[in-house]
Amino acid sequence: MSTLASRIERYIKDMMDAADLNSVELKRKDLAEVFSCVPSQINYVLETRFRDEQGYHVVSRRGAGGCFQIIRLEVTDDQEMKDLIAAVSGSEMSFRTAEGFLGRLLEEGVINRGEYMLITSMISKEALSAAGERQDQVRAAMIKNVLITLLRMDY
Amino acid sequence: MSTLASRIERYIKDMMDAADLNSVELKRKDLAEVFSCVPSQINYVLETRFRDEQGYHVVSRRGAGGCFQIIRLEVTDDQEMKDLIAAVSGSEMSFRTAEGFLGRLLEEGVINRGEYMLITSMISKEALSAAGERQDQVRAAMIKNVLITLLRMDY
DNA sequence: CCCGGAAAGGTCAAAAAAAGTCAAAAAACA
DNA sequence: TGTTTTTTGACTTTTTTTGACCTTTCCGGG
Repeated sequence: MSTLASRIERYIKDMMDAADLNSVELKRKDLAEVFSCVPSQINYVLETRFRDEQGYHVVSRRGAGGCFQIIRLEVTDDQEMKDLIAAVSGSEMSFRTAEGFLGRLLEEGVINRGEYMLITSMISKEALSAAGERQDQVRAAMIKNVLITLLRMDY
Repeated sequence: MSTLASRIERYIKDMMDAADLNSVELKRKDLAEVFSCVPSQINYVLETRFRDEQGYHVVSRRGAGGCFQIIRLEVTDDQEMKDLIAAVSGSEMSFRTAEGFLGRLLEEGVINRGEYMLITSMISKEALSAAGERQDQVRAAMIKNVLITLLRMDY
């Protein structure tokens, strides 16, 4: 018998495949009820099986009417992209490095000139000065979110 | 099922769109009756979905015959955009406020859906968590920078 | 003219309805 | 047996919903 966590993982992935969708919206409480487990078990599944580096992205809303959405990024088979996201997760990035990276994305046509300018203005030293010595960490987290968003956008 | 608050929001916006008007006049009590909820629920909707930075302005009259009016604001030229930047750029900004403001720029076509998603992802709590206490200051600076860039890009 | 009641809308805080965090306990594994 | 993964539950945070009480305005009678 597989673990509960794996069965929940399978359930969610099957659900997406069946509906031929790259995203599902679920209620944590309902799902916990289906598997008669504590709600926090669901968080464990999300944290261990649906991480960004694994090609999934989760967004959620708390409060009355809250729920969460699991989005399958169009890279589940693109190891290079996964590695890139993993590399930038929880790391640091200077402005120069980030700028160079964005420049490559621009050259490759992943982003256009306007997007390049917007992103650059937001990761500039000026914009992030209030973050003090944690500036490079914030910048890395921002770049990671940009990558995920780009993956979500092009489909 | 979406929340009551969201359904009321949609109802009001649809109403404006349908009539192709930039303002509607409503009675709090009537609206509450339509959705069979307490009247103060309407205030909650106005406070969370129709704030100035979200591009709406609400005026109301109490007393017998009282009612409220929701006016949709629009940015029509460069100067208004500049005024908006001035009005919105404080030294701190919560994610909620920023999101509301960006939603407005999206509704008005100042930015497109992709730009909205990119910017939102970069100012999210997740992206800025490393900034800790100073998160709201960083966000304010980022918003200011991005607005200036949009202006330079001659929207 | 003044007053009091009725007919609005406003405020604020508590309750309810979600989801998130974290660390201890249990189970599986090597 | 020691380590890693999974499971559980107590506590936290966020968002929405509700209700009791407050304020403003209008109108009619004295």
